[in-house]
Amino acid sequence: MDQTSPTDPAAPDRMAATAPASVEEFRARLALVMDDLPRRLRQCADYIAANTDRIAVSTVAELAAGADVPPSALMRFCQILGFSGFSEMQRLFREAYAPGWPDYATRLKNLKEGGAGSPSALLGEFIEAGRLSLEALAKSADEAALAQCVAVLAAAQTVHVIGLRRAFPVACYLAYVFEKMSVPAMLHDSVGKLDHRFALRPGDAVLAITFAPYSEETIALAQDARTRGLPVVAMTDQLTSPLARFSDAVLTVPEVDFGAFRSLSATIAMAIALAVAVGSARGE
Amino acid sequence: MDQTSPTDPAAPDRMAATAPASVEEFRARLALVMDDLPRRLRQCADYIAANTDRIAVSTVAELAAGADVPPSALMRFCQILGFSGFSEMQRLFREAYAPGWPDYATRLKNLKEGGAGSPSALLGEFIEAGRLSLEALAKSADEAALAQCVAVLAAAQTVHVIGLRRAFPVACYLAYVFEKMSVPAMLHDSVGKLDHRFALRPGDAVLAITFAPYSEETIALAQDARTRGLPVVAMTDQLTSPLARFSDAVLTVPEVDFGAFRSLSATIAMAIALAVAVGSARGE
DNA sequence: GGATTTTTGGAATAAATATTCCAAAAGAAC
DNA sequence: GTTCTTTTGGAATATTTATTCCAAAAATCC
Repeated sequence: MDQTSPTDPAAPDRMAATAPASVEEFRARLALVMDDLPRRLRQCADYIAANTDRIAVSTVAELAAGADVPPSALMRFCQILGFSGFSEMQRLFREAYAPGWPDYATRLKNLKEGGAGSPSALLGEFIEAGRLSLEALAKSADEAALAQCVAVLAAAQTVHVIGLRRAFPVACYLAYVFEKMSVPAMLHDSVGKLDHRFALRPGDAVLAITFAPYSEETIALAQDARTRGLPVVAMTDQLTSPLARFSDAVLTVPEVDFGAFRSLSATIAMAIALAVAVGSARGE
Repeated sequence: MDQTSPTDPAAPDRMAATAPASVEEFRARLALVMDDLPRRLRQCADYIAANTDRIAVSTVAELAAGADVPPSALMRFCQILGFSGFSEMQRLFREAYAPGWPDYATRLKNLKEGGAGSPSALLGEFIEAGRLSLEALAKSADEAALAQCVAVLAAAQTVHVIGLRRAFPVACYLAYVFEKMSVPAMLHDSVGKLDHRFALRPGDAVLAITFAPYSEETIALAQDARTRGLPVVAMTDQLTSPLARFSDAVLTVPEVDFGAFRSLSATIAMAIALAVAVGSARGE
């Protein structure tokens, strides 16, 4: 008896005493437990981590089938996480459940129904394109590549930013954020067709942005920098972009466009994150 | 007996034969039935209409309690809507719920958890800020104001675009889109501190963009145009913005920012929609 | 005001779902 | 290879939840 009491030091203490009270806590505990778990329970953890959102609307049997384990395994998994059982875990997610659609989707539909080609219909489409781009970025972002880009730029003396045509707004914003974060940066804007390639000094780095159809000047500057041994960071649409060949680190940004125009939402989100991260890294 | 057969023409045919197959159909049927329903069923209809989103994660008893009716009443209500019972109705909403978060929110959380201040955490935050901005724009966009802006700009000879500092990326992109759509436009970029205010000719219009803290030059140009009798269209954050005073039409764009930087997603979506709409209107 | 129809509430039942438990399998330790 | 521990799967059970049914209450009609 004494040896099986809850505080028995010999017992595997995988079973937490208290249930997570929020989705954040849930994730924290999941991450904690994740690493040393036997096979079946591991499957549960993986499946649940990837399908957290379905907990609120599924039964034990459904989730177990998805994870390809018997229901009892999933049951044990819930308990390891600290819940008394599946129902308690589900309650957490049912309460947190708040789909975006009650209002947003309806409203978007109304906008789009303003008549094809009407200003509000266009607005609806661009909002949608922006949202999809951001979601795609969230799903596809390569954290390692981002960290590498930050490292390269943080180590540079001066950051040379280049992006023309539709990438120009992004380049501008980058220059703005770099300035605010006190990062020495130069915007290569091609004003007056002046080419400032000799501003590139040893110790500097280039941040080049271009999307198909790739702009020649941007690629030329990147190539030039490369030849002179300066590191180049690229923001582009594909790993196969010509820019990627001259770059030391590549960030690909998915962007959904409607009609002929990019939403730029994802590109800008990535750009600010990059610039702010570089600014902080230098500050230290 | 013969009089109570399922096809009895005298029976109230409130009971639809086939169940709604989508959320839209569901709403349509609800609206249809809504009007002539006895008291308790009416309560069900009202409550369900206002809490559609909770169907997926509630039990009959919970919803019935919310509507303040006995469970059996809610049960009948489901059948009137054409479902075999509550479970069938719930299935519809549980399945429809897939697109909301499919994987995105999970992934976003992971990004943010990369450690406070890490590049990927920042990216997660900016993605979120962008998404919230777009949703807010969808909800708040004023279609009439947008249409009015389009009308004003479509009637202009040349569109003068001005936006500095953080609004500059937006101004650039507008200039780019106008060019692609063959709309005569001039970007006032303040390069060399050159002031091109005399480029404003009768028949032209100004499109000014600025957010708090409002940039002086932008307001000055708008004011100048106004004095000379040219129409001014404003993109800004508040109806109380100083820009609004000199403008004939105002577009307010909600933008959520994270830290010191705006996501610009909503602003850009609005800008492209505006420019494309103006382009089309002129083409006709 | 009585007859007829409709609506209602709740008790009874059916079905689905969660949860436990234990014998068997797998794995680790010796 | 044997023993001991951990993990597993599924059958048995408990619990919750949905659904039906019918008598009582309202409402409607004559």
